[in-house]
Amino acid sequence: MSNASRAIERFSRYPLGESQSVHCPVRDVLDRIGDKWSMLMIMALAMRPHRFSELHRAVNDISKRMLTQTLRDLERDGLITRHVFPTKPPGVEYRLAPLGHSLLEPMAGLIDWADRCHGDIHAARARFDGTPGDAARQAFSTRSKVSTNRQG
Amino acid sequence: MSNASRAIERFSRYPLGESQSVHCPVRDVLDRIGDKWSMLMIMALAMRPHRFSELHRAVNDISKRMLTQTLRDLERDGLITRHVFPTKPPGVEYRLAPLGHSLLEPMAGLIDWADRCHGDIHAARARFDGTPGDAARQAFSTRSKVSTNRQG
DNA sequence: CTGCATCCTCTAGGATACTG
DNA sequence: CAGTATCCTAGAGGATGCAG
Repeated sequence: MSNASRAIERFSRYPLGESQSVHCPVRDVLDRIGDKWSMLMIMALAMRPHRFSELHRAVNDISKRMLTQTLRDLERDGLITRHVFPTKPPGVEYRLAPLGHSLLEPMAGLIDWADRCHGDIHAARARFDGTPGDAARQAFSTRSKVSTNRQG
Repeated sequence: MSNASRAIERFSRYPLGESQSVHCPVRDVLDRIGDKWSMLMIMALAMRPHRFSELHRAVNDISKRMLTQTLRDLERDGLITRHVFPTKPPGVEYRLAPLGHSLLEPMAGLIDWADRCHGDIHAARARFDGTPGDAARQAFSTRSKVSTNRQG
């Protein structure tokens, strides 16, 4: 709890919004792991180095295109490294760089939160969707839509 | 470091990829704070309750549309609460719910990381963009593009 | 095996105008 | 003041094909 207060304290150091912000750490975070696949890649590489196709198998439903692109972005930012083995069919190994390793702990904190609060969130959602209130407000939520399968 | 190891340990409990995953906490995280504005809203509300237009001023460059939508989604998930004061011109106050409050600490961890590693990342990026290597690989990175202004 | 290039779709999100 | 509805665009990301 007092850790959260400490967090709030720090928040106040940063300007919200982006136009005026000289450097917004929130944008940094989102640019890094806010996309669809980066976190998954990092998690996979956290366990052990992976080859290209190993990663493709590990993160089954990513396209080759996005796999390459995500890896390239992570490499560019220094989070992972890329080692080419000039063997017969070329082999490429990706592994977590120290910078990427330093991301593991904060990332895990967030994932744990999601895991812990999964239930509460779904409960809240059911409550919200179930409240007859105004249909308009509810419909306006993008992420709703799906769970409208309650009693008709 | 051993905290990171612990993190890795936990990672292995979750299936990567989403099709096969019964419940992927990574998706949960991204659905919650991976969008453009949620984190900013939460940070703003972490400091103190805000009215609609206060939020609009705090997060200057968000559109009214996205402001409403983001707030609605956060409300639906139980992260924030919404209190209507039926005054002359209606007033609406948003504040962090306990569930939202519980997100502050892990979120701050991530933001701190971004703040700490900002420099290293930019350095890595400059190094990557500066390496003559293959231009193709570099160009394939989406987020690059900008800094291709080196010597023509 | 690794991974670019091309094409195409779909949706997050901005701009604007209107209401209670 | 606090939304809502409509319209529209930019870009993320999938599918597929070719190449070293």
